[in-house]
Amino acid sequence: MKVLIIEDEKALSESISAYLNSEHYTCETALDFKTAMEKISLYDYTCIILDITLPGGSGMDLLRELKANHKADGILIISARNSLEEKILGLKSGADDYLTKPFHLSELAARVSAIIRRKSFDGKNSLRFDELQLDLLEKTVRVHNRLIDLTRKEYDLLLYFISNKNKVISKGAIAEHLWGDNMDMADNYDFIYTHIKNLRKKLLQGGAQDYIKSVYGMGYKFSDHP
Amino acid sequence: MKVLIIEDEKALSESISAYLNSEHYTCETALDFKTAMEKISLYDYTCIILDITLPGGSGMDLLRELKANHKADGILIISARNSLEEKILGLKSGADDYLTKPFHLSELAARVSAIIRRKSFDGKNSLRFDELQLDLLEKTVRVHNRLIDLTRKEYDLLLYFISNKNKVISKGAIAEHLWGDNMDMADNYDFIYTHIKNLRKKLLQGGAQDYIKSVYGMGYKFSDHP
DNA sequence: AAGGCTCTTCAGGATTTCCTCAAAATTCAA
DNA sequence: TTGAATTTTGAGGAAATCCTGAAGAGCCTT
Repeated sequence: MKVLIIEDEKALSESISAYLNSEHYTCETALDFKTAMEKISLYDYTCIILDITLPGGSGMDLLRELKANHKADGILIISARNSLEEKILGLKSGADDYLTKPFHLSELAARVSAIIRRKSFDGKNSLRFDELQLDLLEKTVRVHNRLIDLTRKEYDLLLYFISNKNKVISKGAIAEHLWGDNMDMADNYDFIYTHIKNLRKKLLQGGAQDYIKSVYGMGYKFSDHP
Repeated sequence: MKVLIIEDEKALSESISAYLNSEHYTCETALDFKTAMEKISLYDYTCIILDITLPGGSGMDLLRELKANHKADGILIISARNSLEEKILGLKSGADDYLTKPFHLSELAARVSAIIRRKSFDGKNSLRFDELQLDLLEKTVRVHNRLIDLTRKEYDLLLYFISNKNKVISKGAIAEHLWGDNMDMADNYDFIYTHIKNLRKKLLQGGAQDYIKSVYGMGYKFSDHP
C-alpha cells in the first residue's frame, strides 16, 4: 500500500515516513510542489498526506489537481494550527480527513488507516476470501483462524491479488504495484517468480488451497474455482 | 488486439510497448509522422495511442486524418503537460480519451482497455456469441458455463473471430492481427492452420458447435447459421 | 560484529505453447 | 474425372515461459 507524503519540513517528513514504514506502508516523499505534482501524475497512491501550508501556498493547487484527475486516492490534509481556518474548512470538503500540527504519529497513522479502509475496503478492516482472512489492521493473514507468517512483499502481493480476484494480472502490473517505478525490470521477472513461489508455499503449508493460478503468457489469476 | 503507438521518444515508446505487451496486446510503433500515416492507411488497429506533441506538430493532422477516414479505431491522446490547453481541449472531442505526461503505465493500460471495451464491446467486459461466453478480464472462455482452457494464441484468435462474426476473414488479416508486422510469413500459413485446428478441437470437445467455417481460397468465417 | 530476516539474483530444469514439416484429405475448376 | 490448389491433421522439435532451490546482498537488531 503506497503512501505519498507531501511535506517540506524534511525532519517531519522523515519521521512520518519512518513511522508509516514501520506500520507496513510503502512511503514516498515529496519535499516540494514540483516533485509532488510529478509523482501524483506518475503513480497511484492509496493515500496522500498533504501539508496544505506548503511554501508558496500551492498545496491547494495540488488538491485541485487531484480532484481534477479524479484519482481515487485518499487524501489526508495536515496544516499548522494558525493557518486560516476558513480556507481550510473549504479545502476540507475535498479531502478525506484533516489534522492540525502538531500531532502524534500514532494518530496520523490511525487516520491514514481509516481513510484507506473507508476508500478501498468499504469501511471494513478485514478481507475474507474463501478460507483466507486478511486483517488490515493487524496486517495478518489467517487460514481457518491459524496465523500465517508472511513477509511484507508476500503480504502486499496477496493483498493485491485479493483485491483483483478473478482477474488476470500481468507481471508488469504486479511489478509496478509492488515496486513502484524505481525498478527497471525490462525483461526480468525473476523476483516475482520467487515471491509467488514463497507465497504459494506458505499458503499451502498453512492449509489453504493454491489460489494463485498461473496463466501462461499472461500473468496470474487469483481465484477459487478450478 | 492491435495497438499502434505513435510517439517519437523512443524510450517511452518502447516501455509502453513492453508494458502493453505484457498485458497481452500486439503492439506496433511509429516514431515519426510519415510512418504513422503509412501504418494507419495500411492496417486496422483496435486502439491508437497518439502523442499529440510530435515534433512538427503534425499529431493533429494525424487525428484529422483518422477522423476523415472514419476509422473505428479508439484513440488515446497523450501530451506534455504544458502544451496548449485549449487546442487540446478541442482535440479532446475527437479522441476517446486523453492523458498528460508523465503518466503511470498501468493507468495508460487501464485507459486503453477502457477505450477498447467501450468501442468494441459496448462497455461490457464479457462477450457472448451463442453458446460461447468470453470474459475479457478473466481472459476465459466458457461453453454453457463450462470453462475451456485456451492458449494465448487460441484466445486471441477466438476473440478476433467473434469481433468479426459473419465476415469472411483472410488469413493475411489474421496473421496481421495476431502477429503484427514483425512477422514475415511470405506465403506460409501453416501456423494459422495449426492454431485453427487446435481451437476447433477444443471448442468441439467443450461441447460447442464448429463455428469456424472455412471459405475455400478466401479465409474463414465465424458464424452460427449453417 | 554477528545473526537473522527479507529481498534479489542466478542457474537448472520442468512445463507449456508455438512453429515446422510432410502426408492425407478436401475443394474447386477444367 | 482428374489434377492442382488449398486445407486439415498429427507428430516432433524449437522456443518461450515458468518453477525451484540455493546462494548472495542488504538491512535491522542485538
